[in-house]
Amino acid sequence: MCQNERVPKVVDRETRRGQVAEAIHRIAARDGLEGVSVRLVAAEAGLSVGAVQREFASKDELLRFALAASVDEVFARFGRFRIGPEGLTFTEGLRQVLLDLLPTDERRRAQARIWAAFYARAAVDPGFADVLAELDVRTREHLRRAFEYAREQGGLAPGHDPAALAELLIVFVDGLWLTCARLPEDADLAPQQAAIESVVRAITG
Amino acid sequence: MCQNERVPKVVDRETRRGQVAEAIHRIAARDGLEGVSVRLVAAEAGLSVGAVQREFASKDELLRFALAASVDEVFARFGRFRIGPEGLTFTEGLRQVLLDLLPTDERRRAQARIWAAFYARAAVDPGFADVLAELDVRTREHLRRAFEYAREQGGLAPGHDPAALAELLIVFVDGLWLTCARLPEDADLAPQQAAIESVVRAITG
DNA sequence: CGCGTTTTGATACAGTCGTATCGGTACGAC
DNA sequence: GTCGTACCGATACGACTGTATCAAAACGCG
Repeated sequence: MCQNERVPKVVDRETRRGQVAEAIHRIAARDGLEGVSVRLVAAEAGLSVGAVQREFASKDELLRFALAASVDEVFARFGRFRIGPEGLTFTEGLRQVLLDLLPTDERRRAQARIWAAFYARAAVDPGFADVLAELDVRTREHLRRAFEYAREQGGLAPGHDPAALAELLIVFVDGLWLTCARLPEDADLAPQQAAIESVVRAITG
Repeated sequence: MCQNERVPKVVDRETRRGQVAEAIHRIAARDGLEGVSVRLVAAEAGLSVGAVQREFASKDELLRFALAASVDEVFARFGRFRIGPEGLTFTEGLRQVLLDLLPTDERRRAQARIWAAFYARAAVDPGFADVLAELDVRTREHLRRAFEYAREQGGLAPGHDPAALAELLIVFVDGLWLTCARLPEDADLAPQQAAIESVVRAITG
């Protein structure tokens, strides 16, 4: 009777994993990845320690799942802005994506903090670095298409290598995102907005 | 006999604090800030736990001292490149400072990892964020002078607000530095070099 | 209903953490 | 020399950590 896995249970598992990832994100946004313990995650998710243990074999797997969830969320956020003939112009899409990164509400601020924590972890743990490296690959692929479109439309700064501009953008986004993570809640975002305007102009010419 | 503090002892303290900071940096570069424990720091510095405790009242003070030491080191590194009439041109100085950030040796790689760890900590601990915010202030002041010099020499991109360009540069440096922290040891740095060339051209016009 | 299988949450375990304590030791003053 | 003080390193403490174990409950199925 066990040769086919019970479907409803699988759904439960999936949703539960999501709950756990949410809990990790809440804790990490509050106390950093250092503050994430199995007991705390279980309590935050309203589960017992055992339940969390059954879902994830180790804490490492736990955190890796949370990182993957975060990556997907950020990628989905970027994907909301559609650049192309039937969507935004390249310049406007670029500007909106970058402005959307700014920590204008608590949700964004929390996400930036989580991101900073995972970045630090990736610096000393290849398993996490790989996840981010794969994100880089995906991002480059998307950017390549967007920049190709921009070039066709003549919306790219003349005399610049498009690939190099794309790399500039990737680095800039990382910096913007991580800078925002450490800004106080009531910080004036004007400098960052000015930097965004500058980078948009530098890329679109 | 104790109304004047004993001078030689003070010197010892200073050097010992330096040893401890070095030890923290080594551990943080290897395992991240999460791997830093008082016992490990003491062992790495060749001291007893008590000795470290006498030097630093708490672990927080310990880490804060290490961060301050790291900030000073990075600032000193930037200061090595002198831009001005009797030094480098703005363009060349800018390029060299940025290229110098790339993780071309183990020391630089370690520093980038430490920096990533402190960034993450600053995202959830205002005490650390303040140290970095003060660094921002100092950096802006230096950049203001350098950009002023560049403007006088006509070496700044026309039509751009110098202050906005400076903010762009700050964000870019953060991103470059932190991106490098998670690159594998044998990573090809060509994309980052290309991004640097692009940003130099974008700023200097 | 009753049985077999899973799932559950509590608890145990061994270890590490930051910090406090404390007897021994070295050293300067007289 | 002897005293007093400041420093030293070891060790103790309680609170955590991640993980393993296990009786009890819940559930599906004949």
